Amino acid sequence: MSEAHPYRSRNAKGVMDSCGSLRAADVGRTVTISGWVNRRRDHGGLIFLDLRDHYGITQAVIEPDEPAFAETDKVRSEWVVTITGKVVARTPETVNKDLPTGEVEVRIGSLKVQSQAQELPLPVFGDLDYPEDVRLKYRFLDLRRERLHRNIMLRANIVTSIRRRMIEQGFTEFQTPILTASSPEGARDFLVPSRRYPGQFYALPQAPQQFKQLIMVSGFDRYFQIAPCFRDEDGRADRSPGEFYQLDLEMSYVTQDDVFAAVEPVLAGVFEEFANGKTVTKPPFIRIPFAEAMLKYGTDKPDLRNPILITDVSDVFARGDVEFKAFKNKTVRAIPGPGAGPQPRSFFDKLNDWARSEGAAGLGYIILEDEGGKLTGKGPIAKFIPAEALADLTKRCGVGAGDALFFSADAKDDRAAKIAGLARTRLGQELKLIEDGTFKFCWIVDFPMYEWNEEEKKIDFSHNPFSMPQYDRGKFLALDKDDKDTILGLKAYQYDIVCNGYELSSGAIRNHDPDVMLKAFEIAGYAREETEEKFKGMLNAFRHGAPPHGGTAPGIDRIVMLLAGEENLREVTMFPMTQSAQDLLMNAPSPANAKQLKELHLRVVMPEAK
RNA sequence: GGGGGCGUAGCUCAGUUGGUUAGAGUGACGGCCUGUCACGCCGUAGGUCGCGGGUUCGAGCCCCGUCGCUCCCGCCA
Repeated sequence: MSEAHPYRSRNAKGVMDSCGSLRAADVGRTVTISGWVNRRRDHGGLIFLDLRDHYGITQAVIEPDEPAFAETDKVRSEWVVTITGKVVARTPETVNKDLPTGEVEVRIGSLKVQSQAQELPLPVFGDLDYPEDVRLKYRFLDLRRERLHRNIMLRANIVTSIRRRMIEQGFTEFQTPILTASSPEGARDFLVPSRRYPGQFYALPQAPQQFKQLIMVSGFDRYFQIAPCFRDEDGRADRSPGEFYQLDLEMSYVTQDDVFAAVEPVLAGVFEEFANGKTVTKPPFIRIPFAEAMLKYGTDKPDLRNPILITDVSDVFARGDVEFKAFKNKTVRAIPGPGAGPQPRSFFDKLNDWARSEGAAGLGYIILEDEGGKLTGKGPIAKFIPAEALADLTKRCGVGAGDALFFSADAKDDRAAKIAGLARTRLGQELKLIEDGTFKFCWIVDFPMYEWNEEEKKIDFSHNPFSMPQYDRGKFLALDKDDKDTILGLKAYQYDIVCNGYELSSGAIRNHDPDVMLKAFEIAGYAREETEEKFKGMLNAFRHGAPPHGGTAPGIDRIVMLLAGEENLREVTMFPMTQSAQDLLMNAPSPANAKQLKELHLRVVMPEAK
C-alpha cells in the first residue's frame, strides 16, 4: 500500500474505489477515481463534473482558487480523467437521491486528463434514440450508454446463471470445432477456403449438431455448450444475420420426457431469476402437438398470452343451407374477436385490407348482436348464414353478443391456418387482449418428419434430418418412395420450446440407427452413397455402438431479448451486424488482398452489372 | 431476390400548394454566472436538404434511378 495507484485508490479494507463505490462512510478519505466525464456543469466560479465508470456516477466539484481548476476547466464530455481529492458530505439540500453516491462528492485536488474525446456523433448522456447506422458505427459509445450497458450485463449474468444451472443438473461443458465440414440441408453455410487443399473449403458450423451426437457416441453424457452458430441467411428483428449463440445440449439414454425434465427447470429457473417481477410458467410446460398448434393458433410458435383460439368451421360453410360461395370447398377457420362488436366500420375494413396485403382473399367477419334476447349476425356476409348455422358457429367458437367472428378461408389448409394465426395475433394486439407481465412457455411436439416441396415436387425434411421418426423400425425401412401419404403423415421425435410467440429452442430425439438414417435421407431424395459420403464420420460412429440420445438448443440471444424486454436482438448483442450483414464498426466484410487470394487459390469473379 | 418506412446542421427534428436569405432544440466554440445534478443567461460558427438525373421561370417539396439504415416476405435442417 506504499505506492499510490495511478487510477484507483483502495479503502482500508483494500476494496477498490470507483465512480459507484463512494458513500457517506467514505467522508474524510482522500481517493483517486477515474472515469469518463458524463456531464460538466460550469458555474463560472464553480465546476461540477459527473464522473462515470462501469460502476456508477460520482459528482466531483472544484472552486476557482484551487490549483487544478485550470485543468478541470478544459475537460469536456467523454474525456477520460483521473481525479484525486477528498470525499465530502453534501449539505442536506444538495443531496441527489437519484444517485447511489448522491450523499457525497469529491473535491478535486488534482486532475489528470487520460484521454480526450472529439465532438460526439452519439451523445452518451441522455436516452434519446439514434439512427441504427450511427449506433453501430460508434458501438463503443452506444455501449457506454445506460440501456445497452445494462442489457449486456444482463446477458452476461444470464449466461453465468445458465452455466451454473446446467452444471448443477450434471451437465459438462465441452468445446467443439469452429472450422468443420459443410453439411447438406439446412441453411446456407459460411465457407472458409483451405490454403493447403486447393479448391477445398471448411464450413463454419450451423450448430454443433453432429459433434454433440459424436460426443454421446464417445461415451460422455449430458453435454452442454454456449455455442456459436453460423448461418449465412438474412436477418430479422429476432434473428441475427450470420451468427448467434445457443445453449446447446445433448443427453444419452433418454426419452423425450427426460429431455423436457432436464431443460424445464433450467429455463424456468433462469427466467424466474431475471424476470423482474413478471410471472413465469411453472414446469412442467404444457405440450401442444404441432397439428393442434396449427389449428388452434395458426402457427407453430403460439403466443399463449393471447387468449384467442381458432376453430375450424369448414363444415358449417359446407352445409346446404349456408350459401356463401366464396367459402365453399375451402378450409375455413374462425377467429373470435372478443369485444370487437362496437368497433367502427374502419376497424373491420383495415383488418380486411391488412389480410389482403398478407396474400389472403380477405378477412370475412360477422358482428354478433343481441336482438331481443336472440343472437343475430351483422355485417357483409351475415346474410348468408342462417340462424341454425350461426348458433352452431357461435357455440363452437365461444362468442356471443358484443363479439365479432372473423374468417380465414383458403383452398389450402396451411394457408388458411397461417392467415388465421396472423389475424389472431393482430386481433390480440388491437383489442389489447395480450396479457402483460408474464412469460408463457409451451412445448410444441410431434412435428411432421417430412413435408411436400411443391416447387420441386419432392419430399423434404420438414425440420431436423437427424430426428428419429415415430414409426416402427421395420415398417420404416420397408417404406417405398411412393408411399407419399404415409411418409407425409409420419411424425418425428422433434420438439420446440416456445415462449410468448418466440421459438426459443428446437430439439429432437436423434436417429442413432444407421439403417434408419440412410432410409430417412433416401426418402428425402439422397442416394445412400451420397448420405454415406456426407455423414461419413457420424454414420461410421453409429456403426460402432451408438447410444440412443437426444437434446435441444435454446437460443441465448432470444432468451436475453425476452428478459431484457427488447424487441430486437441488436439491443442485447455487444457487436451486432446490420440487417444486411455488415459490421460497420470493424468494417466487415472487406476485400482480401491479392496475396491472400493467391495463397488460398482463389480468384474473385464480380457479379455482372445490371 | 421482392415489398413498405425513413434519409434536412455533429445529433434529434420542423419545414405550408413548388416561390425571396432552409428553422428550432441539443451539442460545439466564446463570454457571464459559487451549489448544480437535463444548471441558467448572452453570442458565434455550423447545411452539396443521402447521391445522380428529369419536369419547371423556380425543387428540401413533384417524377425516375441509385445508395444507406430499418421492418416484413422469400430464406432460416
